[in-house]
Amino acid sequence: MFTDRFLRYKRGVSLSLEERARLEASITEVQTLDPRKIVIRAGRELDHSTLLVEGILSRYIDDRKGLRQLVAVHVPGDFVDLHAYPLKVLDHDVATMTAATVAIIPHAELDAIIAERPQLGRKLWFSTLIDAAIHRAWLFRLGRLDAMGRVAHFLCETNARLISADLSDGHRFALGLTQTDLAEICGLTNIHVNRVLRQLREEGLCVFRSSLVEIPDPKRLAVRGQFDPAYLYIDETQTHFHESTKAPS
Amino acid sequence: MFTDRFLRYKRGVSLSLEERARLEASITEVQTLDPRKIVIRAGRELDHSTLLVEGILSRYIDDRKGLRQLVAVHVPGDFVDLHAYPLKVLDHDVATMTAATVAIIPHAELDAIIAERPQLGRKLWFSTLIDAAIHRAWLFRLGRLDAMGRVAHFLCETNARLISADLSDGHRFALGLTQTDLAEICGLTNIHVNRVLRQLREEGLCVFRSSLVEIPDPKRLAVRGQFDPAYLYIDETQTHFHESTKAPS
DNA sequence: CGCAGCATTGATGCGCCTCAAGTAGAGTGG
DNA sequence: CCACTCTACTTGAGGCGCATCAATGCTGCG
Repeated sequence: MFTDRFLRYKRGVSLSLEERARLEASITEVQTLDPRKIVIRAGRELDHSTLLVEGILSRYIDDRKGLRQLVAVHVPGDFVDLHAYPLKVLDHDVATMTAATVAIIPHAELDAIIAERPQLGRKLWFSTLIDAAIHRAWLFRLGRLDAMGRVAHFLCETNARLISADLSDGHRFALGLTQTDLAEICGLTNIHVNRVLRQLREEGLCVFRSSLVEIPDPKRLAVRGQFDPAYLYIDETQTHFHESTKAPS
Repeated sequence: MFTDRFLRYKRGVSLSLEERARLEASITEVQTLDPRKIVIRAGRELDHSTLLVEGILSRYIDDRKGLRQLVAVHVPGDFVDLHAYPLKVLDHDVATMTAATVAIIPHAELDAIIAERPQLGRKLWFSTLIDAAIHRAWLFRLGRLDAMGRVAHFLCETNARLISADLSDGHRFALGLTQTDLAEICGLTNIHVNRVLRQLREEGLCVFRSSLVEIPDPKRLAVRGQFDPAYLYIDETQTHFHESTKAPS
């Protein structure tokens, strides 16, 4: 149950029932976390990793003045800091955005899993590389899109990921982020995000509220944000993903 | 010899002689590549990965109008597209920036290596996660730094990586990038990069020429670019790295 | 009720982009 | 040896997008 969403619908690597059971068995603890709390600090030695079961987590780097840049947003099913398993120490902080539930898996268990089941080990590796692919999409977003494109791109990505987690129907989903969060994701100020959201609303592209995001026409939003979901490695034969989010090429 | 620089000076994972020999043995081909050529196209199925021996390679995503955003720059010793091993297909293109020499390692060999030597497999995984950590630093750069900071940060990073490859003495290194390349890395126009470089020169922070980059005082440049090399996971006990590049905290 | 956090709006200014020339250096052919 | 060309670099003028500064409104909650 805790691992239901992990790697679900990912092309070629979704887990077998046995693999899921093996992972479940290695969970030593399930925690409920308050919103807006730091979960892991950069530079600390870690002996476990964290699977996100419910809620939204973020990874971020802050500058000298305390301004944050988010470098990742995690949704249920993500193995948030599996990076910490090979790396031992993280280069960034991890924090909750909403209230969240996480499952803890000790690195010693991962050692055992990899020794017993190399195929599953490969899938764990794969999952960290999806995170890297998402980092690259974010680089594109920050480097080449204007403010409206950045917000549109992020919302398309989040919609696509939440569809895979069965937390979006393709047109609407709950998210629980503030406008300031969006600003820290998109490299903007919260004030400008506010104006961008107004424009997206006026153009009928997207209605963003902290409680609920609505996307009447995902294809149009995808065009505005130059969003192409290939980097998410979703197996489209297993979802109805393509009907709702892909940009016409 | 081809693998001399791979993971060198990385904390806790540098390769043993046996491991290097095993990797060398799996190289099936060594290629010399012309500058400014596409090496790998996004979306193609791959059955091998590429170790960079000499020269500079880039990874990039381009937008609808053909403008590029570079998402990575690779220096000798980098396992450029090891990501393609678990992922099978890349989400971005890979191209040479300068003339380059690469060693090809088939994925079938990597399968064998991982089966025989799980420790070495772990190190390969680690190396892909360093790339991800660099992606995150680039996100910080694009999201939170101004133009001068971005260029400064990139040059600090490149200096640090080239020190590890013995291709920089800490104050000067050959790079072979144009101002337009810098622009595609930093999310700027080449015109503005030109003005930024002039200012860096006038302030005595850095002299950038395509042939040679000179950094009189790496610490000052690191301060300007808010550069902290922790994300490169360099073992400072094995290098003189800390003497030349670290920003005072 | 009153506070705290989030959202909204306006005014102003700067950083970087865009458009437009013009220069310098490296390689090529007559 | 010098025109020719191509690419990289340089400089200027003008404008736009987003940041910054400053209020004000809204909502939930102790």
